[in-house]
Amino acid sequence: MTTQTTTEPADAAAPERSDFIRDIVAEDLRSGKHTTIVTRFPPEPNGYLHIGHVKAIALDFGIAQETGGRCHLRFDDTNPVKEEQEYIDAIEADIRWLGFDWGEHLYFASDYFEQLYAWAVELIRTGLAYVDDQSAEEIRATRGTLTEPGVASPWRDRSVEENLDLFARMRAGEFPDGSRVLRARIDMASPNINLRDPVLYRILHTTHPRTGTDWRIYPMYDFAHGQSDAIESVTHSLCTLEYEAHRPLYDWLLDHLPVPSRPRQIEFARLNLTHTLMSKRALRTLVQDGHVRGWDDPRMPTVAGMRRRGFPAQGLRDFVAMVGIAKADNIIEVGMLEYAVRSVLNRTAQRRFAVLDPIKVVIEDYPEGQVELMEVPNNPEDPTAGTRQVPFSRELWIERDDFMEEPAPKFFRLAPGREVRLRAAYLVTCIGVIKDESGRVVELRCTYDPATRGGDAPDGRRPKATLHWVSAAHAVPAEVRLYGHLFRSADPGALDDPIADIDPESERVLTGCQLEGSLAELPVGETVQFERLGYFCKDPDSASGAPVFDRTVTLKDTWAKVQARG
RNA sequence: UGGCGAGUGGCCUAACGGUAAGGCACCUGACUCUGGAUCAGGGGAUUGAAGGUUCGAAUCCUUCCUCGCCAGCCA
Repeated sequence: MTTQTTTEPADAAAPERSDFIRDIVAEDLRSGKHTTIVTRFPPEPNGYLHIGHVKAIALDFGIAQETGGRCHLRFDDTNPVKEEQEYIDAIEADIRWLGFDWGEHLYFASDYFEQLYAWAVELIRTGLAYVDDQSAEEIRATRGTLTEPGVASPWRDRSVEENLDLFARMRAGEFPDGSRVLRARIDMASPNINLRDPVLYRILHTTHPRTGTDWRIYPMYDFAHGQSDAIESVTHSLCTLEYEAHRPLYDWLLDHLPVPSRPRQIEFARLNLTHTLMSKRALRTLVQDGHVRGWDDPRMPTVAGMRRRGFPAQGLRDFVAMVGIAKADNIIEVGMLEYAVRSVLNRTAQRRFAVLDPIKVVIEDYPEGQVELMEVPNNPEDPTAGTRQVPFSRELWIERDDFMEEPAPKFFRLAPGREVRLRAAYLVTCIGVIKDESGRVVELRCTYDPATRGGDAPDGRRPKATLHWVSAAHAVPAEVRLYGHLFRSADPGALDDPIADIDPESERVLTGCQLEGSLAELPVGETVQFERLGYFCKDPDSASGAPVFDRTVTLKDTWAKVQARG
């Protein structure tokens, strides 16, 4: 996994655009319904966080921050067969990296198992829950359909005593998995299927990451979530749309249990991105079947993947803020994410020279063995970033793309007889082209104008193009991985076989790239701009002397657009 | 089909009965030692449809259409 660091805290006083949830919260504060707002982010530790979670995290923690309230991190660990400590650790690290802090408020639904059990007993006592001996198949078969009511279980009217006894024995581990469940006694004919005597507890003889073998029965999500919220005095329990149909059950349980507070569940639309799959199940498939390098593959929409790719936390936060919160299903163009990332990187990333597809240039009239140090700004957008010295010599690498033997109409770069500027160095003119037997250009011969040192011509000559370059003798060779969208289709989720839609070109590995020497010591995880090419982040696969860079995102490329238009 | 929810330019989102706003994308131009950045400007919406209420409707009412979610002992 990528190395983890903590970023600067999320902007406490960023001007927030409002949304329907913040409106509700503001009204609850205004009316005096609440004086302190408490939210919670409730991940299940069964996978890695993705950009969709970032939206929820920014909402939950953001509202707490804006209102001077608090946001709890609560792991929804009610299903030990799927959950692991590894995920708990990764999730905490991801949230910290994103710049959010839960302070002392780290909780686990499993912390409440004893209380939850007591409440289940309470429900049995009041005749609102019963132990059902039916099998899972029988329960499914008698639940009814969307249009037909369900059929009551033959065990629905057991005595309170018998229910109490059976439930205690379920807890004691007397019965095998699947042999019995505790069900709420609500309404088998409810038009809302979630209210047709939902299962509250199931028997699971599994070791839980936190409670070990203390429990043989585990509460279902529905029986844990609302009560956990109530225990923690959560005021606004924000979740995604698919829980809308569960809200009546959420409320029913709170109505029938002596809970200490009354939280309110509000649902919003989850985030979807074009050219991306977002479900944990889908992401797990990509990882397990080896379609990507892992959960932190730079093409993954996971926080870990985006971090490895070089997306700054600020960019992720900006992006979700830009997208907003609403109830309409949506699928956001990835371009918006890229815009947000590019926008912060433009302000913060240092510039460097790197030649990805090198072609040799020999400055014929430049003294052999001479080396000059050219002063280059580290970030034109930020003068405080200073400058660095870049060695210039007789033999250089430039980008193969930056030369055309027969220049196309709007091509401004190097061509035979044409003069261009080498960034922060000299104006050079191409006077010769050397080809191999196959006719491929292997070297360019140029002359330079000594009067233009630094890049300015005393006579005011202004070449139409400025090229980046790397001194051949000082270059460090590297591998560079170019990333694009994992899926060709804008909406791969709608496809029968999304895997077949994976773009084999979504990762292109370039070797033999030539980097400016200063890049050799760049720490892993750092993102810089390769001038004129894009932003690149040093990948953890780097070895000493053998750096690997991942392309975070390209620069806006109008020339590419012109070319594409023909 | 039962219940619930949602439909506003290509994509997001706002407008909370007062005459459709903003971002992304797109197109022009200016500027530029990154064909980057920046700046200026532009095109593009009869607000899913049809009725109705109102001086006035994206907002209220009716009907219809489309899409999403729900029939795990997952969350």
